Amino acid sequence: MKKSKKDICEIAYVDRKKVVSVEKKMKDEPTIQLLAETFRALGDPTRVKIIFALSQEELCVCDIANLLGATKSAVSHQLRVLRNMKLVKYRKDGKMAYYSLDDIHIKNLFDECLRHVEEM
Amino acid sequence: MKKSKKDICEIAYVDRKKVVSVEKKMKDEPTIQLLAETFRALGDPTRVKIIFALSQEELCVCDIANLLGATKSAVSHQLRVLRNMKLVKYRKDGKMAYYSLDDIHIKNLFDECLRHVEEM
DNA sequence: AAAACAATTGAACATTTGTTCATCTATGCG
DNA sequence: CGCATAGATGAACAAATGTTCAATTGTTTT
Repeated sequence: MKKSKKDICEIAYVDRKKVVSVEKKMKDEPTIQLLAETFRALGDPTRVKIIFALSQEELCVCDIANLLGATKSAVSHQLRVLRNMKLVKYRKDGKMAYYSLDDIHIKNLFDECLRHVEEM
Repeated sequence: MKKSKKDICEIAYVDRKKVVSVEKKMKDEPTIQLLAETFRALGDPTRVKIIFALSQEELCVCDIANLLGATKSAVSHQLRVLRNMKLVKYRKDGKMAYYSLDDIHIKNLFDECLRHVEEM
C-alpha cells in the first residue's frame, strides 16, 4: 500500500470544494507559528499562574516566586518565555523588575479560556 | 547559601499585601491544570492549522490530512488531543468522522490570539 | 464473504521542554 | 570599597511531546 494513497490521501478528496476554500483562507506559515508559540507559552501550569497573578497585580520576580513556591531562577526563565511572546512586560526600578501583562488582549484571551474551562 | 532564603524567597516579601491579595484570588490547582492543558493543546502548528480549518468548515479526517499535507494517523492523534480538551467535536456518518469546533468560545479564543499575534 | 477504505490506536523514536544548579551582572547599602 | 540581594542566563538532565509505522476496528461495496 502506497503512502500517498493510504496515509497522505493526496488524491481522494472527500469534498474538494471545501478543502480548496479553506486552503485559500489559511493563514501563512509565520502567523501559524506565532499562534502556536503564543498558545504554547501559555500552556504550562507555572506560566498560567504567573499570568493570572499578573492579571491581578504588578509584581516583582521575588514576589511571584514566593507566590508560586518556586525558585527565582525558574520564574525568571518562565518570564522570559512570556516576554518573548509579548505576553508580559516589565519596568525596572533599581534592582527590581516589576512585571505586568503586556496589554488587555492577554487578559481577554485568558478569561475566554477560563470560561471554556469552567464550562467543562 | 540556603535555598529557602536565596532561591525561594520565603521570608523576604517585597510587598506582602499584594502577594496575599493575589494568593486569595488564585484559581485552584485543577483549574490551573485545565487552563494549561487547554493552551498547550492549542500550542502546536499542526493543531493551530486544524483549529483554523475547522473554524471555516466542518471537515473529515481525510480532508484535514490533505489540507495539511499530513498523514491521517498524525491528524487523528492531534484530533484526539483537541477532543480531550473539548476544543473540537465530531459526528460520525458511516465510516467518516466530521469534525468541527466544539463551541463559539473556541473561535473567540483563537481570534483573540490572532489579534495579539497580528499586533506583534 | 471478502476486499477496500476511514479512522483510531499503541509502540518507538527523536526532539522539545521545564527545572535545578552554578554563575554572572547590576544595583543598593553599610 | 565590600558585600548582600534581585534578577538573568547557560548547561545539564529528566520528563513530556509529535510523528511514523504497524496493526486494528468498523463500515461500505462488490
